[in-house]
Amino acid sequence: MKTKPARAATTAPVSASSTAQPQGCTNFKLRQLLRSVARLYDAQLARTGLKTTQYSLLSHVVALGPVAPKELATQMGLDASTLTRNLRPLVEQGWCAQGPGADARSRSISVTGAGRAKHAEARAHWKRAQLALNQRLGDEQVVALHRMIEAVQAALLDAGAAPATQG
Amino acid sequence: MKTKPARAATTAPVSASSTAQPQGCTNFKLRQLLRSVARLYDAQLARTGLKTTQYSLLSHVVALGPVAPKELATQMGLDASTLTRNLRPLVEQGWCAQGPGADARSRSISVTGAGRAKHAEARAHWKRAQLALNQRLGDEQVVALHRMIEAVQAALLDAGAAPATQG
DNA sequence: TCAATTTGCCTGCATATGCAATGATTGCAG
DNA sequence: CTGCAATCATTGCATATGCAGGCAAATTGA
Repeated sequence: MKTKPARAATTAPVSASSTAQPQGCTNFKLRQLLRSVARLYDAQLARTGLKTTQYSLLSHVVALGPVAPKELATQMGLDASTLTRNLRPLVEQGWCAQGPGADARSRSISVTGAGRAKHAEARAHWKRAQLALNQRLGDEQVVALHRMIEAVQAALLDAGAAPATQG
Repeated sequence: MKTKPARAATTAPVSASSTAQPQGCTNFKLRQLLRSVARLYDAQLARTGLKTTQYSLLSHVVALGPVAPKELATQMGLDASTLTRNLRPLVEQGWCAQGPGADARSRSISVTGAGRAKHAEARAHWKRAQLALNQRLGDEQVVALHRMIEAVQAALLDAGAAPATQG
């Protein structure tokens, strides 16, 4: 009963050609996949008191050094408001700090000592999740997945810049 | 400036072999991708007053006919509680209806006439998003993406059933 | 039939996310 | 210098999501 992958048919029958039309909603499939994968990472990171999203954010702050919110949001592909919110708990926990930015409108986000320590700790757990996934899928497939993701994002960036064939 | 894909280095340098170790957090990449794709679908569906998640849910109710929440949640890979919540607005809008289920604990979720109409309407918009994405990426790549997603999910299902190499 | 367990739905709590609107600041034109 | 537009962070509002806990009903065991 458990392994029955019966899937709702959200699309019509195929046209049958050399390359079949994609079946099912890409968005939905991605959502499902993300939930599965996120569960896996969350399970590992749970011990550290960090959510996967928080770990991502902390990692980026570590990597990008003192950085303005806008820049950070852009780098992470997040809405600025989402960044503001997600950042707050990290600041409250003392892992990140906000200082004045070059501009009085902006700020400078940086990681604290405690933040670095936390990140190092969490990184070990993150790695377990990452390696577990790699082992499940095989490095090759994971690499292929990453490549695919990047290709799609590249294509979508173009789409955003030049929306062709707009009905 | 827009096309600078600079990405934070959350992982260490490569080992350089036939198959390189996956770089970067798979979870994060997937999250980013989902956000991009979801934006695209949401933009199309916005006109219909449906969110993409609501459209997915409605589609599944249409496809699975009268169905118990548990079953629906399982099919969609959602937590039962999430399903309960997501379903409520659809019921309030009169697109779905809940009746008594075989079991007094359970229920029977079905689509109403208005729900079918709404779904048909939304489907056209959904299709635009789907086709737009297909056009951006090419059918082949989308099909490959779907295959990849399914392969990963299959692998994760095994993982869930038989968690090997658990540290 | 009664108690204990299991099953299934729902609610409370916490987080993630984006869009719209707000407030503050800067830049630019006049 | 003054006023208006652009920029940036934040807040308000709405959704999505999962886990833990609660409640009701079914199932099982005695």
